Amino acid sequence: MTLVMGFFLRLRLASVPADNATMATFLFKTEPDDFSWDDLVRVGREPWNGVSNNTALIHLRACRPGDEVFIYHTGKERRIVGLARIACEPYEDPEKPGRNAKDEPKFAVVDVEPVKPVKTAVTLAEIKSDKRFADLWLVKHTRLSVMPVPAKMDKALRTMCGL
DNA sequence: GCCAACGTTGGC
DNA sequence: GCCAACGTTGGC
Repeated sequence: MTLVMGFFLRLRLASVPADNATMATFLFKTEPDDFSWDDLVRVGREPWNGVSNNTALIHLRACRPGDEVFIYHTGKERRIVGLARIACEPYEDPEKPGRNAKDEPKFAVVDVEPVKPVKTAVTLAEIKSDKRFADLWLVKHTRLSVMPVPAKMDKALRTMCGL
């Protein structure tokens, strides 16, 4: 019974367009030599694969269609370059099948599509020097590649990016 | 279940 | 290119 209700609830929720109250924002890092913002614009939609860190995977599984994503370039650039959107529910990486202890797909993936480039690239240095972002994973936890961006920081970042 | 050794990420 | 800060692995 619960299963059946859960099924219909999921169906109903899936058919309701995302609204601002429930939308979340994330930040995804990428090494531009590997896969850049320009690559994303070129292909139009891309499965965000290669995430193997467990904390990053937890954040990735929390992504929902319509959620938006700051795209950040690591390496020499170290700056936010664009805004993208989650295009589907997280799903199992077809190239890396397997289940974790919770019987979830071990390696989750979400498809991402570009929304628009930033007007002003916001650098890691700016973010680190701004107290408002002191609790952002990007600042606190250098090596995490997929992270949520709390609403207040989201707003501040969008302003800085000219979005 | 502990922990040393090792591998990786990503800033500097 | 270096290395700090992790996460992972495997011996015990």
